[in-house]
Amino acid sequence: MPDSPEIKRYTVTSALPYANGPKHIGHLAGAYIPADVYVRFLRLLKKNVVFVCGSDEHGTAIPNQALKENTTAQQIIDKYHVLIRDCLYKLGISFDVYHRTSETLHHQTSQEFFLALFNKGLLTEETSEQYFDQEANAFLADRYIVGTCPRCGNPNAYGDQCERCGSTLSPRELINPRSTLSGSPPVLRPTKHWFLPLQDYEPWLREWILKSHADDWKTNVYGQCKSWIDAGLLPRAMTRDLDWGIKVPLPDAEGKVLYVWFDAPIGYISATRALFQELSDGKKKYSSPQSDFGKVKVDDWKKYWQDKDTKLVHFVGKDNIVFHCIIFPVMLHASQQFIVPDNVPANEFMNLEGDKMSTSRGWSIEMHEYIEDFPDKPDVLRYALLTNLPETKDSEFTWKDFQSKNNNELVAIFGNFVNRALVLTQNYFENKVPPRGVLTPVDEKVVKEVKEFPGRIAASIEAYRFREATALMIDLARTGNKYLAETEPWKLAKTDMIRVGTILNLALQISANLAVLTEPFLPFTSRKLKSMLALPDLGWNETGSVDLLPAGHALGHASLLFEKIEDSVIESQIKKLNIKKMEVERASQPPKAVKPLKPEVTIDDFSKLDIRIGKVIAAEKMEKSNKLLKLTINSGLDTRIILSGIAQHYTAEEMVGKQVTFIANLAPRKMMGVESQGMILSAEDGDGKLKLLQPLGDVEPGSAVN
RNA sequence: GGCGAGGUAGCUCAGUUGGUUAGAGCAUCGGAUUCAUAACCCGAAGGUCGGGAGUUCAAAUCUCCUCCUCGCUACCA
Repeated sequence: MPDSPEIKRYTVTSALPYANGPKHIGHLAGAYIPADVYVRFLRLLKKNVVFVCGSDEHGTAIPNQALKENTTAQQIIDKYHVLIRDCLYKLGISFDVYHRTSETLHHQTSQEFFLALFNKGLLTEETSEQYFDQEANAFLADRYIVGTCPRCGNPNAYGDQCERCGSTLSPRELINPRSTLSGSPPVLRPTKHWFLPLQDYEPWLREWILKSHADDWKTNVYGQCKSWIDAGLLPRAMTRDLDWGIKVPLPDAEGKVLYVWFDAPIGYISATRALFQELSDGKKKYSSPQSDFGKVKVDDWKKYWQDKDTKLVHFVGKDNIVFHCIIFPVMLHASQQFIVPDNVPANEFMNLEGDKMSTSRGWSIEMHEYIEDFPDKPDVLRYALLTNLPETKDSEFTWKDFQSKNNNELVAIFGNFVNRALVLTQNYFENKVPPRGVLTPVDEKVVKEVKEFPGRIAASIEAYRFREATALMIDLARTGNKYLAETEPWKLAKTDMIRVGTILNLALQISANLAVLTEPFLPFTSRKLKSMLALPDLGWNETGSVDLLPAGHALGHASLLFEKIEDSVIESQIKKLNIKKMEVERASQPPKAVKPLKPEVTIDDFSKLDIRIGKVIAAEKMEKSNKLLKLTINSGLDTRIILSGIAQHYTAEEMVGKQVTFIANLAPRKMMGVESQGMILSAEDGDGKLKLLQPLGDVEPGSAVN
């Protein structure tokens, strides 16, 4: 829906990239490209807009990455801040400012924010027991505690997650926990933290999101929020025991820092502050203002965050919904000074060639990799992502699709149309815009269509439907091709040059409209096309007209807007992707842990065990268990039930009829309410994969194993 | 386990509040054309809208059940 006139300015944010590694094209599709299209569009409408972003540089994962790369946290953030920032700019993301959360200004802003809440009594204090490493003299973040996974027995599970079975853990669940800092077992020690009582804001959240944004927020975002609110909100700790981050600005908070999700979104505010500071003192360290802000004062950032007539929009991926829709808005609302977002048009995820994108698994196209391989094609990537944004559900990027979008749409429709118009003008009118004669019904029709395009594209962008907007943009070029096919000026050139002039004039006017209207989507191409047409910078409201180029106007030098991408290029990218994945897999393969030898036993010990071969007569999955199969075994002696934790490795169906080796005289044991009369033997490798132990040939059930 | 979002043509995706024959692009096939990067333009074919039941004059759309995918499930960035 179109914005009401009382909106005086816009604050647009893209999720702060976390500076612990490179960022891939999925991030780009999620939070950066849509935001950039939106902002460029607003600028063309001459709206007052700031577009802010920056590096998110705190949290436990940064020092963690430093350990991995054998360097310091500072070096990690310095490295990735520059890498990510440069990539985003090279892909045309037009931030007015790209700040970083390690900057003093941000530390100040965050501490002020925290204190403002604290001083109003809006934060609660709570003391709880946390693991503490006595040797290293530090509280341990979840990631720094390893121990045995209570679910799968992996001896190297992390405090937050077991990477073998994938279950989410809390440090207290680990068996035999030990600190990764010193290797010693940690002790529980009381620690005080400050909490944001989210539950106090539930009525407000219900009113604000569930009632007033029921119609204009995306269903995925709305649903996610509703789910959180309905589940019941709890106080959330806003501080951590950690030495990397922003110090908690209180006297009794030694060794404590602000929770990274408390300070990161404040980074948007700090970035805006930095922009206005730099605009007012003329130094440009983090800012690169994309529009003229006129004469400003240092405090003018406040208008963009505190004035009711400012519209705030956060572009994020779906993993960030809760922070941008619940926690940060509660912080903003609680402060009683700040406005809350008007919308959070979160995108879903983009998959790659049939699998989830993941930098750590090597299954990704990192921004810098793309830029290295296609340095002159930022717009092709923008287009390929835009036409397939995960707006309503997860979407899929394939190199083949990338190629076909380039070859069939950018080259064949857009580039080709412009080229046709320009080449014909060169051939017949010495590269000058010919005058228009009398318009025929075909001409009138195309003029009418051109007139409607800007409004249609604008409506799509305003509704955050960027994929649709992009399709409309290319449709304008299609309209141009159709017009040329219908009027066939190359045939008329032999008989009626006046008519040819009229047609080419209109074809050039369409090209000029394209030059302006493509700017939000394909900024580099737009610039190139403007120079080919010698077209001055125009605003969005000047488009839709067929008088952008006056008759007699001398055109610039024509060149091709896009070039075809050959099959070989695509094939080598796919190959590269697979090679990278294999390399990462190989590098991350921990040396296979072979279990240490157990203490020696005598033959008597061994002979106590009665090991037999049995045959599975029936098998079924245990309800409510993801690991147990209930097997009915013909043991030769009897028919018995044995429960076996192999459901993740064998299905019930395939077990039926199989020979199994089992311990026949093991004391029965009840699991999930069913008694198991024995134990099935299997071999387990270092990855936790199980393989059943079977005799090499068929033997009678009940045969003993010696 | 609970919750959220999805499952629509070979592929990638649209389908606003239930309403004619369910759409687009690509791929396929046919036609036309040569100004243009063998590009463009016209047309055809292609779907029991995950499966089942129900409400209704009418269901891709609403209700219930069921299967599959992704995400969230809170000191996790």
